[in-house]
Amino acid sequence: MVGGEWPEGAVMPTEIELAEALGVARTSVREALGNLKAKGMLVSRPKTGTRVLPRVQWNMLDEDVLRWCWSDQNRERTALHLTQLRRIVEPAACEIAAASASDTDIAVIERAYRAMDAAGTDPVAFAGPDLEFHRGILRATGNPFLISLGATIETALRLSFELSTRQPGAPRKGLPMHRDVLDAIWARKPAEARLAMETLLGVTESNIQRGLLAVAASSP
Amino acid sequence: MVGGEWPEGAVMPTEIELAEALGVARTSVREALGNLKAKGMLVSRPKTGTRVLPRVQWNMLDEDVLRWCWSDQNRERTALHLTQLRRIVEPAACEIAAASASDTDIAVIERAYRAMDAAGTDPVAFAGPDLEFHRGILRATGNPFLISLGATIETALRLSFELSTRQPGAPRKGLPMHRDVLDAIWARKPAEARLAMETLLGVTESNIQRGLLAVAASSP
DNA sequence: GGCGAAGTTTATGTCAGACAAATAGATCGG
DNA sequence: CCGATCTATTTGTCTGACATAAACTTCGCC
Repeated sequence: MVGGEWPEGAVMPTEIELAEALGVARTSVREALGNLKAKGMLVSRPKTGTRVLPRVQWNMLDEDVLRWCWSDQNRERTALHLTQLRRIVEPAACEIAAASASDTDIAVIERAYRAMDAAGTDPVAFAGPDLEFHRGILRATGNPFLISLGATIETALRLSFELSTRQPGAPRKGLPMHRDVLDAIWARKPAEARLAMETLLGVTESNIQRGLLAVAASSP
Repeated sequence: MVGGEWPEGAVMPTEIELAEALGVARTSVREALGNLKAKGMLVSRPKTGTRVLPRVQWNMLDEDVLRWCWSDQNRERTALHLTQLRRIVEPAACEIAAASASDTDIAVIERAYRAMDAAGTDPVAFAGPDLEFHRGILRATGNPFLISLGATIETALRLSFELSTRQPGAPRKGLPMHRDVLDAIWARKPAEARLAMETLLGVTESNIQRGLLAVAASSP
């Protein structure tokens, strides 16, 4: 799929031109363009053609858009904004989860924690359960909107894993803090749960910053 | 477009059947289905057909999905979850905006406030500037993810207006609190800005609850 | 009889070509 | 000089066919 060829505001080639340029039928081009329109990246009107909308109108919460912008834009700022979002949403979600999670919700989170523990220092094996841990907390809130934000946060986590593989063992150091979060939710202590998540995210943020520095150092 | 005919998990009719049932070409049906797939509502595989995914996988942050679920599901719970989301995001956004908004960002917010003031007690004239006010704050954070959440919050506001028209004058009572928010951002006082928004949203929430009660009373 | 491999059916996915609708820009008339 | 019309172009929709993939069936084999 197209991933950042034309600057914002530019008009794209006609569907027919795109079709023959890509060697596919116009139907398929239209399907792809329709997808991008649904994500707020394009708008098209008859005769005028299809234009790229300004970035502020793009739906950054969409997984695909986020991934594309990650490779495109300067990562540093994007990573900053993502952690900012996480530090807004996840502590609050923790607080709600501690107040109203069902036992099965908590069991899911606990299972994810145990899987993280079992993964040891292998960053790859660590990633999956970590994702499940954070997603489980959002699910435990019972709030569909927070749950939907899970897709964005999952992508954020996935991207930050990409950075933290450069610092083997770094994930493992976050394990006790995950434990604190779990315990606070288990004990139904909202305020503590919020605090534990805030602490965890603080460490995560500095990990990411170190990862970004490492990347910047290796490819200036 | 289709808006809640089949229960989650059900398999939908084939594209050809849908096409002739709706009196349109299969191309158009495919386009519509593709849209719903992009919103996480459907999944389709060859031979198996197209199935409705469980609601938890739907992208509730999408404007359309939210609107459909609003008319469909019991509103009370949806409204509760929406205000929960707003009380998480907007005070934090205010805090960030107060810390880092540009003068032009603030000017936009101020203009929106003035328009609200000028609208007097007319709920319809009040709605547009109110939307712009809250959206302006999100934009002022400079965080693309918070800005994207603006679409969700805008829909939430729009839906709550629908309720508050039953209590003429109620919007106007929120005006001084908007003023407090604006002043705090203007004065670059993040903590105060957060607090002012929390207060505002508290009032908004009780307005919505009263609106819901009114609806429940008029159509039990 | 049970079981695995091949064939059949049937749905989505893709293609190609044509027409309809809408509209920006050019042309013509007042 | 300005406004209405005309035209060209681009998206939007329709039609019909073929490719692909996967569930179901059937057949042959053990």
